[in-house]
Amino acid sequence: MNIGEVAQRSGVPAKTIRYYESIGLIQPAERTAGGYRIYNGRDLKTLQFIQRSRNLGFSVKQVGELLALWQDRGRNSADVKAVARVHLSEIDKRMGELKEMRATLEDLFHRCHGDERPDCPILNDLAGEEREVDRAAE
Amino acid sequence: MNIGEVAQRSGVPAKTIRYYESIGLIQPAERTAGGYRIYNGRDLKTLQFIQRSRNLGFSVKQVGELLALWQDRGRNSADVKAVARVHLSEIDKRMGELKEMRATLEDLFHRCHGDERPDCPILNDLAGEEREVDRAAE
DNA sequence: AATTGGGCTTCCAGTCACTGGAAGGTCAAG
DNA sequence: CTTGACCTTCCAGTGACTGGAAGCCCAATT
Repeated sequence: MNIGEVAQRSGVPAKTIRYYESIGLIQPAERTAGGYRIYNGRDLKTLQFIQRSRNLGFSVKQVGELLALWQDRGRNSADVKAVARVHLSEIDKRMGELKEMRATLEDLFHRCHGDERPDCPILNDLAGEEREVDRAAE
Repeated sequence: MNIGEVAQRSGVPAKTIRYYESIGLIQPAERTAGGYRIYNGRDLKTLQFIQRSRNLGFSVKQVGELLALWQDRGRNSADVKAVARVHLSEIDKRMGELKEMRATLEDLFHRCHGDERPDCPILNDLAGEEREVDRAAE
C-alpha cells in the first residue's frame, strides 16, 4: 500500500506517518522506483498499535518504549506495566489539577451575574481581591 | 522594581515576563538609561492577575481577553462569564477524555501480571487483539 | 579607580506532536 | 499524452514557554 491507504486504514494521517519516520519512531519505509513509500500488513499493525497507544494518551516517547517491548519476545511484562504506571500517575496528576481548576472556576462562574453590569466576581478574584463574604467574616 | 523583583513578587518568571511583552500580552515596560526594564505597583498587579488566570488554566489568549475586560470600566460581566464558560467546557472536555483513558488504562494495568513473563494484556490490547474473556463470550 | 559578582540585555534554539502549505515529481486511467 | 489524484521534500507555524550564550549595567568592596 501507499502512504494514503495505510494512513486511512490505521487512522494515522500520512503527514504524521512521515513525521514518525523522521523522528525514528518507525523504520524508514521501503520505496518504489519512483520514490513512493510502500507499506505492508506488518507496518499497518505497527501504525495501529501506535494509534491506539496515542489514543490512551501515551507520549510518543512512551509509545517508542511500548513498541520496543512489543517487538521483544523476551520482554518482562513488569517493564510494560511500569510504563503504564508512570502514565497512569501522570493522568492522575493532570486530573487533579483540572479538578481543582474546575472547582474554583465553577464557583466563580455561578457567582457572576453575567449581565450588562461591570461588576464581576471572576475578575475580582483574578485581581486578587477578597470576597465579600470573606471580608464580612473578618 | 527591576524585572527580577517583579518576577519574584508576581510568581511569573522574568523570562516569561519578557515573553509576554514580546507577544503583546503586556505593554512594553519603561526602561532605565541603561536599558533595564522598570515596573511599578500597577504592573505587578497586572502580572499577578495574569498568573492567577494562568493557574486557573486560561490560555494566554483568554488571559488577554480577561485583561482587556478587567481594564474596561464599561464592560459587561456577561462577557467575562462567556470567557469562563468556554474555558469550563474545555476543562470538562479534557477531563472526560482523561477519565476515559484512565478507565481503560487502569483495567489493563490490573490485568497485567507485571512479572518476568512476556505475556501482557496491555500490549495485547494495544496490538488490537481480542481479550480472552471476550473471545470466550463469542 | 578598579574590580567583582550578580542581575540585566538580546537573540537563537529547543521542547512536544504535529499541521499547513508550496513547489514539484509519479502514476494509472482514459 | 494529458489529466488529476496522490506522492515527494522542505520550510514554517502552533502554544507557552525555557535554556543558554555573549555581552552590558550597576552597586558594593578593595
